[in-house]
Amino acid sequence: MVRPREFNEEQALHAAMELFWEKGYEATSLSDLTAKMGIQRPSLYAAFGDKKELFEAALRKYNQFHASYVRTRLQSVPSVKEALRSFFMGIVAEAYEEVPNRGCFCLNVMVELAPHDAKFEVLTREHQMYLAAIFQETIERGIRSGELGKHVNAKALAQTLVVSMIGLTVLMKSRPDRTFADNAAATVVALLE
Amino acid sequence: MVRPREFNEEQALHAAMELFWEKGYEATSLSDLTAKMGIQRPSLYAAFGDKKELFEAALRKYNQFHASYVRTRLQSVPSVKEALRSFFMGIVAEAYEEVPNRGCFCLNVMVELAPHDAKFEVLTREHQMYLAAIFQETIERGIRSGELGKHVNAKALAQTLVVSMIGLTVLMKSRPDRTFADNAAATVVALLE
DNA sequence: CCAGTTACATACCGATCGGTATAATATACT
DNA sequence: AGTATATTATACCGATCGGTATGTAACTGG
Repeated sequence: MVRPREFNEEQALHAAMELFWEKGYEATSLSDLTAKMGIQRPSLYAAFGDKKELFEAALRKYNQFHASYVRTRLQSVPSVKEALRSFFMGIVAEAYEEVPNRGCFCLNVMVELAPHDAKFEVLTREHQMYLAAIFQETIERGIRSGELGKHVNAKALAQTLVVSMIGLTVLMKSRPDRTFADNAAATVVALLE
Repeated sequence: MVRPREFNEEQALHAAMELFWEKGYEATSLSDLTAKMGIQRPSLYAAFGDKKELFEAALRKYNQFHASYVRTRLQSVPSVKEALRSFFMGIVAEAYEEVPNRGCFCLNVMVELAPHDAKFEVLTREHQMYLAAIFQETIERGIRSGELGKHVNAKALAQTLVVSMIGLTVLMKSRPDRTFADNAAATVVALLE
């Protein structure tokens, strides 16, 4: 005995995610959101709560998407070294292609909101830990296959790769010289040798 | 034949820098600024121009301060390895002490504004290049003193240190476990071996 | 001590912010 | 078909946004 929604919540949330990802929390207005989501303001509040709650839902959606994206990229290549090389080179290449360079939504949130909002501090930290676990899985796969030495500390190396990934992604926001970016990516990969 | 300023421009700009550093561009209002700077709104516009111009002046001031801070820290320790170790450990230690964790103002700007504003893209890129040059100087000093091998590629290593510094600084915004942060910092230093 | 110039404080501007009250509309169950 | 219920669209809310006009106070050169 109800009137059904005329919009797809999933699509609307996706649109909100893209907007927040590109512009950040403060710079995105409710008018921006309703326009891009294709819904009216009261519908947004009924479906997602206030701006912060919508933002949190968007970040959770991004983190899920991003984690599975990273896992897929690393698992789809048989060689662990080659998978990681392709992954880090991809960060550089995609940053040059994209305008504006959105980078990683989760990192953007770490910078804009995590220092002032405990909820986002936790949410972003958990995602980084999760990414570290994905890297660790991959490294352990390389150890098992003999591609990496048995003496490699998988956990420590994974954490280092997370730091390098963050550094590379954020560095790309300033669009450094291609040589700088390529060299930085190459040096990260060289950590595996 | 004029009335002199009642406020110190240097101090006022410093106050603005601290506010922008802590809260970012969008989240800092003119009311916040005039309150902390201790001046009235028309005085702010007369002395510094509009909000964006004031922000740019604040960033330039920060970059100067930050570059000389980094240079001093790296030069004040005779051992290059020890200087770099202390520097990266310091990033971790200071992040835990500071609440909220402001991180690096220039990195905050890279994330919030550089992708949408060419002026800040250039300004932040130049600072990263400058930091890379400082690291390179330090590494070359280590090579000359024999502390580092002659085969070391100073420029490439310096660029890698910049990426690691960025990654570590941004990671700290999510306040990761102490073990994660310490290990990440230690692995960066291990690059020198 | 007056004239000219600049900075000060207050008060205000239109625009936009996030959020909501209201009322018309569309559906499902009885 | 009628009624209860949820969604829609419009219009509106007070607050705050960045920015400025206005008039008064303070100083200096003549």
